[in-house]
Amino acid sequence: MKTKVHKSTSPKQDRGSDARQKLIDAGLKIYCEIGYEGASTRKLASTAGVNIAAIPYYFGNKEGLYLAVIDHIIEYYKTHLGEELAEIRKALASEKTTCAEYCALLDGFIRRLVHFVLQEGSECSRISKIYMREQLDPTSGFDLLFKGFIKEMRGTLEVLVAAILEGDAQSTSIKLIVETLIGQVAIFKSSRVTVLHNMGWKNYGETRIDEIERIVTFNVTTLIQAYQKKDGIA
Amino acid sequence: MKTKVHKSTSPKQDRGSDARQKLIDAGLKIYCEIGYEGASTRKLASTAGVNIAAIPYYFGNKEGLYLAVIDHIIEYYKTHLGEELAEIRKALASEKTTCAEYCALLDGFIRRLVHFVLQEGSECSRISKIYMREQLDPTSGFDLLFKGFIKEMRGTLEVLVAAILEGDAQSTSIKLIVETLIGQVAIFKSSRVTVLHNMGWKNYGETRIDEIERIVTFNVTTLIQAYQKKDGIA
DNA sequence: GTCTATAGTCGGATAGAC
DNA sequence: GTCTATCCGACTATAGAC
Repeated sequence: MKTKVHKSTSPKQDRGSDARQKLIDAGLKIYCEIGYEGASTRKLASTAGVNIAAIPYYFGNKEGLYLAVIDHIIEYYKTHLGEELAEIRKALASEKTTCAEYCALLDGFIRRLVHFVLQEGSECSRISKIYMREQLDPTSGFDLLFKGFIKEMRGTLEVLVAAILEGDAQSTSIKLIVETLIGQVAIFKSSRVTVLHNMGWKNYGETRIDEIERIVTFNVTTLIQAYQKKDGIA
Repeated sequence: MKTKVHKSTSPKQDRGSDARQKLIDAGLKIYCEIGYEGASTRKLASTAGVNIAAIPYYFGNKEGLYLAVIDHIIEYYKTHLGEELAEIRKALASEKTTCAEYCALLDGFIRRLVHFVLQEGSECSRISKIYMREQLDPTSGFDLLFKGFIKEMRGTLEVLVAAILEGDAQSTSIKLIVETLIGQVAIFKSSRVTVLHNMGWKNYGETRIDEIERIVTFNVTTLIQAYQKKDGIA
């Protein structure tokens, strides 16, 4: 009888996948904090509590680990914000959905997005920070992120807003309007340090996120109503 | 008679300040493209066309060059967006200014901001990219930027919006509203890669910046009017 | 003021023992 | 699968010639 732990003795999590998973968890943390370029394999390994050589062993090289983290992010998204979007697309496919229901779906998604992006210290927050880093320094991971969920999210919101405004989801105007809606949420992440400094806050707590949610959702509702009343959409 | 160029022979730009200025110019470019951590002294020196040793010589160390670039950014700002803000503060100090004039000033500033932030390849654009990097990885330069112009810009917009809405510039609501206004511009910079990818654009040209300006200014005007009609500001 | 040479550190990746 | 040891390249900063 062998005493050494064999790969198949633990059915769901053998030692190998354990080190692998530890590295992905550490990668999410480190890449969020200091970015892909700044993250050394030594720091990644020590944070994960595994040996440095485990990175080339499991992922080929440093880039392989990063892309595995990007894959993890896409999967995380799919099981969270993805469901919300699927619901919206389902409503859009149905001919019975009213305009008021579309507005409610948009409102609900924006609220969800505020919490997803701003919740401090959570996996959601780390994901959105890695996303921000990909904007400043795009890597091969950006295409994966775009095809994995950015495209789906933008696309769904565009079709939703187009349905409410009775416009063309592919038009420049609708697309730019969607960006300005997202921008009102994104600023609190992309200019986080400035906002906190300027507000005299140390971080975003639940109460403050609720205040932000209140302002942003009022703005979104107001803008949608204004565009509904407008002759040409833009 | 000495043949060697002395410091005082060239009244406005001696050799020393030439290498110094070249390094600041190169720093603006390199720090914009790859950030403070990613920028090696080798790359900074070769881009500037000067010897590596010129960095410790003129700026003490790598950080000294970075802070000199930050100083340059603040000076650049003061001679550009700063004038616009001074005009707004002047109008705010005058008791004769009407609400419509305040709205026009806000509209004008937002238009100016769109071009400042989005103009491709310009010094303005580089400045806003370095600003974005400071949000993700704050250095000692952030405090300089904040005190140098971020505080002034936020503060002036808050007082301006408060004057229009007859609210308190220090209130959480007014401050958050200002953030959502700025956010509608900032998204096109902070999510530049996503927006370009999603729009099918290669870059922001003048025509496209004008389209963005049109949407954003309509949104800002609409929101301000909505808050004017509202009972409590938020 | 500007250059070369170099010290000293840290990075990614590999080889080979266990 | 996991470890130690090591190669080799890139980095910042300094010393000292010119």
